[in-house]
Amino acid sequence: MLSLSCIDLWPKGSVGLEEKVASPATKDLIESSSFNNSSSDNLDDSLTSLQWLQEFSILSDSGRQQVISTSQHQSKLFEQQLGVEAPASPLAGDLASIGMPLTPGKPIATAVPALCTLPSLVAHGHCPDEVDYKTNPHVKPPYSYATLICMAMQASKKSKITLSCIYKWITDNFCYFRHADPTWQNSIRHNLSLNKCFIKVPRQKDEPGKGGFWKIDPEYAERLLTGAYKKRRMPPVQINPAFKNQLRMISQPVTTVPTDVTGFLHVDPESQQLLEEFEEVTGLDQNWDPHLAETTLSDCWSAVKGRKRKQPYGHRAGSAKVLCRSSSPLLVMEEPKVLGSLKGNFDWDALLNSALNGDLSLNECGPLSPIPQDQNLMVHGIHVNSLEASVNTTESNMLIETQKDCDVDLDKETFLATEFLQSPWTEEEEAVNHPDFLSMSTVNINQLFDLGGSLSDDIDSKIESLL
DNA sequence: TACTGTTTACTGACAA
DNA sequence: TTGTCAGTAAACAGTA
Repeated sequence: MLSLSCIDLWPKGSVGLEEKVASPATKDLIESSSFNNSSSDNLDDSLTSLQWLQEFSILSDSGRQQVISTSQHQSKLFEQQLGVEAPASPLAGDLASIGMPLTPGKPIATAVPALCTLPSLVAHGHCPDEVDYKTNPHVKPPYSYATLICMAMQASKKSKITLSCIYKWITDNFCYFRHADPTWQNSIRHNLSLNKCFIKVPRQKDEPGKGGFWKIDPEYAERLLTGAYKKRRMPPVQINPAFKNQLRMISQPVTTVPTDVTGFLHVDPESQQLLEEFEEVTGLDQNWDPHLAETTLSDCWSAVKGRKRKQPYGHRAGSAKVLCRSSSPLLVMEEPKVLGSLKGNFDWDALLNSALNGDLSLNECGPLSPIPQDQNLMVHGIHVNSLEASVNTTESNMLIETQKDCDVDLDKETFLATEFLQSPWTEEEEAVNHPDFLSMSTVNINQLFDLGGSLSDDIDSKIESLL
């Protein structure tokens, strides 16, 4: 319903999101909704923090029920923002591998202001709905290296993982790194060493191979999984400079969206208004839940911080990197699409379906595969339309009832979510498994759509009216 | 020799 | 303005 693509949402000119003014109705909605306080910021950080760990934790029963009534309609909105994607065959669609010239150089930081107006992503200059990180070699994924490492670890389903496996997972799932200067590997190692979230597990003497294993510190993992992360923006999207010209040449002919001479796409007023209201509904970066912030991911970093800034060199080799802001619309170019590839257009309905059926082990491409839009969802044995479910009063009431149990289930959920850390894995398993990130993960949509207990039917109806 | 791991030092973005 | 964080670069040592 509100499937707003990047292209659809391309703003007029370079108007910043901050300048948007919500309609009175949407402002009321914002003020009255706890949804605004927590989930939106959670989402906002989904690409920039380790919050994804929460999102991939295991759903508790109460969480599942909460999902039923609250997330159906929001999922359509949030799926646009999520940077969690289902990898497909790594090399499929790799432009660089099918003839496009590649010059693996150091990426130039390139912002794409107001690329699309989905708030968090725009603010960060990303639009994962249109940027297929698995096949697009031009755009650097908007994940921090720590996040990438965690993703690799999570995807492995093992408690520990080798450095080479981390490399492999990243290159398999993010085309950018397959062609980028290998210095990113240095950054990975740097992160592993410096970040206390990661623990080195020495290789046993009888274990062949080079180097040790790495795992997530359960202490920090638990914090992460119990709602801790800190808001932080990511640097602008980075594009391999050598691709820029090709991107421009490629993207312009294929786009069907009108652009002006500056390269910005035109947006019809309806889309613009819809988007603005959506932003207001979702909270957009505006609030930070202090309760969540109490135990933040920053705890992980605080122990390793403390270096004082030193005087600059004056001249530093390699520091000639040019940082430039780009207004290029290139990032919304059409790329060869691969089913289940790393894109933001995530099928949350299908995922919900899986969750509600008690199985979030997303193997066999089941819930991650596209489903027909008219396909009904099974919610506890009841067929429901994905959108109809969102406004089903009965379901909403069920949510409120079951939320009472959320706290009780929290510990169990945390335990389940961290349980994977306890099981070892071997190099043999590593060789056998070539895990897809999402296919090997579980998604805690309860966290994703953490609306709190104060979400009322009234809010539901307001949201519905906006949709 | 290449890889792995640690450490230092810096830059830039961002938030307080 | 200052501190924090993420990213980058590089030097260096240990190891297979």
